[in-house]
Amino acid sequence: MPPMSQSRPYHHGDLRSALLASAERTLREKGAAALSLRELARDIGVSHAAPGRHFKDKQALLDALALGGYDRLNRALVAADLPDAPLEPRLTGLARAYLTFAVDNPELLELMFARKHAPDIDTQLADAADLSLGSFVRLTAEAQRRGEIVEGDPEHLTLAAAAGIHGLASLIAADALPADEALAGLDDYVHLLLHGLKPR
Amino acid sequence: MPPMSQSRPYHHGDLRSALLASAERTLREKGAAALSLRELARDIGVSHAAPGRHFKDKQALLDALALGGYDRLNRALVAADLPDAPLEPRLTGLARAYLTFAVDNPELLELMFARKHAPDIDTQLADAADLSLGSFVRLTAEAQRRGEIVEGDPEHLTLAAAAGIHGLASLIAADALPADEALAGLDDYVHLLLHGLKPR
DNA sequence: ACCTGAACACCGTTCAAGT
DNA sequence: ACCTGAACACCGTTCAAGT
Repeated sequence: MPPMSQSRPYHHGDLRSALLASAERTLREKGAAALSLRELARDIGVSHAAPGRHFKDKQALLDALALGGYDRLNRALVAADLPDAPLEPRLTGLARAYLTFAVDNPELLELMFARKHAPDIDTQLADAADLSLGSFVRLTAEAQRRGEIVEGDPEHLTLAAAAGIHGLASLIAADALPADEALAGLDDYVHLLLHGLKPR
Repeated sequence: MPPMSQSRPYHHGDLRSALLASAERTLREKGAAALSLRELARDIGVSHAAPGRHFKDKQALLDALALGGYDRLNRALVAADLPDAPLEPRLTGLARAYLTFAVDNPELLELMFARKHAPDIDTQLADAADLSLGSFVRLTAEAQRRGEIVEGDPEHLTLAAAAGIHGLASLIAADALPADEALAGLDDYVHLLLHGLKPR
């Protein structure tokens, strides 16, 4: 621990983490548009130029937030995956974890999927997104191996399983779909995904 | 036609439309973040305070753009709907129209689904979104009446049919999914939606 | 290595005044 | 009714200088 002086210490100690934490709080409470580097600096008690030491510009901070979001989403999906469960509850579990993340972090999810990033960070974000998709890839691959889902290009099937869930998450994050309603109808939704809209 | 003076005429004539047109061009070319009222005014050749006459603030201009987007999306969906076609090609047609809109207007679609609008405009946007959903509502209602899709809450079924398509559109708009790939696989996707991931 | 303070070039918004 | 010009309070970013 660095010694704390009565007034503002010259070194913050861990300004980078403090900026990210404060930025995410602002994101959650007031939205991405209200995020100002100068205000963050004021809140933390540091000069307005200090953030520039840790993030080359505002976008770099947003990129870091987005990467952190993927990190947590990945962990949530991996934790929610039950590899030994039957297909339908297993897919429902993954879907529920994704929707729960959307409910808890709507603005962050929007940021994670906003394509305004620099080319180099874009590949990092794409890798992180692929990691999140990984849980769904594994599920479809194993289900296909067991003959529990139809034959065909595994990528197509993964997308078919995940696109709807992403759509629901995106609608929740956009406030276009009440979260409780989406979560309540999730079992039925996954059932339809597996069994189809046409009567059997 | 108002008389054109050699230099800037005092009245623009139709500044509101000019602002919207220029804003949408900027949105398309440089993204929403790069949109500045002062720059729009400069481009059009009007004082920086002039936009304030037509849009109470920047958000009001973005709201107008979003509403215009829904207008065009609605028309595209209605035009693409073939009420007498069999279920699967009919749904494919609607889906193709939606994805095409996403390909052609990625930033606008993002704006249409961004929930940063004032409460009163939010209901307008929600109404516009419901209108877009209307094509899917009619499709599922009629299909259900004919016994071509399973029984159940029509709202749930509409959502089940539309969520995946919205998810694909959102992934396209976010550059997370190559547009040509999504459009090429669309027939298969709709087939899976109707027939399910499980083998029959 | 990390931060400050001043400086620069931008913003959005408001408002008296002009036409 | 519609627009201007000045003014105000903010931004993000840079950079010499401080510790």
